[in-house]
Amino acid sequence: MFLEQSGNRIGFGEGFKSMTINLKQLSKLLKLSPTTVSRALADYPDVSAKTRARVKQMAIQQGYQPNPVARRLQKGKTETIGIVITPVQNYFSDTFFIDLLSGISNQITRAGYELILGVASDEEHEMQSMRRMVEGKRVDGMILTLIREQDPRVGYLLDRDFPFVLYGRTRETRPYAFVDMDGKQAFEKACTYLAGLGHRRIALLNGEPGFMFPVGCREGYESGLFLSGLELDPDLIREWKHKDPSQSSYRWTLELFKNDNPPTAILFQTEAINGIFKGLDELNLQPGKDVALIGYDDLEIARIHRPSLSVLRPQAREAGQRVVNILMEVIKGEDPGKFQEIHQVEMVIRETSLPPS
Amino acid sequence: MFLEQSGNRIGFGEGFKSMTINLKQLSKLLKLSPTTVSRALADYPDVSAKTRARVKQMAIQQGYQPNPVARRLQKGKTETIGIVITPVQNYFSDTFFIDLLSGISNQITRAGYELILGVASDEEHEMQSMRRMVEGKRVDGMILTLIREQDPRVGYLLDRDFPFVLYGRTRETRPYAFVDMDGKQAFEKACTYLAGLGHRRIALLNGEPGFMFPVGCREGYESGLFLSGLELDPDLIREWKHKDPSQSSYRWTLELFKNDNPPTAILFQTEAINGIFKGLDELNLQPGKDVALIGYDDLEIARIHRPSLSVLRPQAREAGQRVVNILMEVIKGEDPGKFQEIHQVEMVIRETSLPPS
DNA sequence: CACTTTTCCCAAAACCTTTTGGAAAAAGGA
DNA sequence: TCCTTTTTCCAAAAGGTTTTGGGAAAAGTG
Repeated sequence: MFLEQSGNRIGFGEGFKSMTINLKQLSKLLKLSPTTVSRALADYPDVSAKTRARVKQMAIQQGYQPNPVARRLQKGKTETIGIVITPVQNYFSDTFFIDLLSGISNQITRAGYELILGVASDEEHEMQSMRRMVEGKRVDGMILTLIREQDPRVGYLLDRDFPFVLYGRTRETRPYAFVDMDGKQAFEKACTYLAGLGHRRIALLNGEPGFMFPVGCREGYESGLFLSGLELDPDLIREWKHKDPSQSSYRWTLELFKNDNPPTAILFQTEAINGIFKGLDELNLQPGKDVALIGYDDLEIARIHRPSLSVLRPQAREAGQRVVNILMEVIKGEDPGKFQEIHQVEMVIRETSLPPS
Repeated sequence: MFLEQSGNRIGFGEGFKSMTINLKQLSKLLKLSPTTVSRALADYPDVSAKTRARVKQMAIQQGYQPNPVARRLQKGKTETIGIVITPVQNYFSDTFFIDLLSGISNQITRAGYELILGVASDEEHEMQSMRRMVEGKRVDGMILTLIREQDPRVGYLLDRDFPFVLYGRTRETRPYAFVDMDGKQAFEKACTYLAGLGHRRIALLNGEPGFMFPVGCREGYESGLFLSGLELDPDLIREWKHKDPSQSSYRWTLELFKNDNPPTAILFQTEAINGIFKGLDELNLQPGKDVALIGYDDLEIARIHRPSLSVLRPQAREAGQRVVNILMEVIKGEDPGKFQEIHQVEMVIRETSLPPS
């Protein structure tokens, strides 16, 4: 082994396709062993302050960055976390989901990790994509969103003791880590607020109860009615049923007001706003004036519409950051059961939450 | 070296946290060398059909999957491609972008690659996120979207000869690979169609010309007018100006009809639909009847609205798949200049494109 | 049978890092 | 001065795969 195996060209750098330097080359420039260089860069105490400084300076000057693949192999970690998204009805609308993703992505980058993304068209591909990541040893942890009441993904991951964090909750007795928005508290708050204004007939347009979130919304709604001494009228509730294309917030709105005793206020997810406005318009009802409205999610349209929409505003970006921080702890071996966070949702009063006329 | 270094437990599998087997363990089970097992699985011709079959069967039975990290290190490839998304105004609305991403993701998975995602809040972080991927040797190629007329990312990647494909186009003389929608042809087609119906005053509500796409839209619009023998009236054109929050499709719509000679038709990007409908409503103009409308992008709202909106429909998913296939070729070393695709956009006539009344 | 091909398999190297387990040199203590 | 401790560095191993460059056995050829 008398020959240089690679990289004995010192004056490289111009004209090369890849102007990256590796550890061996860097150590040669410094006339040190790769060991020492590696340890200097990692701030080990067994390398003198002088050489550490010298190494670091040269590393910066040469633009050295450790090859992440080699590093991962040695460390036995992928330094990658996975997420699978599913283009469910309006889930991606406007800023909500992208805010969540943004919080996740930034925090992951800060930790020096990568985020790998799978896009699945349905529940089956969702599972398949996740299995590929987990069983293919492609990620150290998973983030799950759009959680269902019975969610097979959670059982799967718990069974093999694989680190994960939910954005949301599910029905599962074993302990697991999650960050969830307090939809119950939010809808309860909105409901009691409206009742406090004098509304007695408050309707709820809700998402599909197969998902966990709408379940909380309904609980909050019912609890809000109860706390305000109002009775629950099933005629005032609409919940999305699995894949029934005839449903729409527009149609629901028209239906609600065929009622002998129509609502004076409506709670809903902001994504339904267009249909509701259209329905009210057709009925010659003025949003805000004739019917109070509060939506969940502070989408752009809520702010720019006239009248502007009062909303419940979840802090998606912050939640995304928490999800990542928690996942890092779980990967380190912390007990997932310790990390169960329910974030409060603030209410933003705008123009559509007036007392009944 | 007489001691087994690892994995000499044959009957493992129950109760282990990680029930994954590696190449050495698998080869031991088969009483073959790791070399032969690896080559058998990769269908090299220098392993007999019989042992190949035996190896493959055992691999499946044991659920063996090569460790992707080790494989990447040896192959000198990351088998990963990167994309950085920026939550620009409504870019993520509804299905368009998610369709593109879905096409990209599926095709990447099919190739056995990963998609790593960065979310950047602005142009600067966009560049920063990309540099991390490229200079950190984290990806083999990049996909770029939301292309600007002058786009520093393209120059950066070309300078270091790094594989990439644009979804869109930019002003750049050096050859590069792209897949773009023919916005020009689309708007020209829509414009001549409306003119053919008898419309003489056709307005254009356009995006920010700093991005490349709206430039093509305007070209198509002007060309369509010209082909139809109509004159261009600057009063009928509105283009988004960088970060002016007072602009909105709603306001633009009201403005257009203050004109002495108002339009009888409007071309726009479908995301602007709400503002336009609201504006028309306020002016007591019926969409479709009093003003013809054609939007770009077949968002859900276009289909479900009454009257339903005629649209130009780009095939985002197919485009995403093409982008990936092309990128794979470029990574293999093919000349990027060979891959410049402009996809036609179909027009879907619904209820808002009637002749002028 | 002797020789050449073909078939089938494998040991060792390589990919690039980090960690382990010293070892040499310097400093401190008597 | 001699011994112990501390400081500073490094060779080698390990991580799991694929590729290189044979080599031995079997088959084919004359």
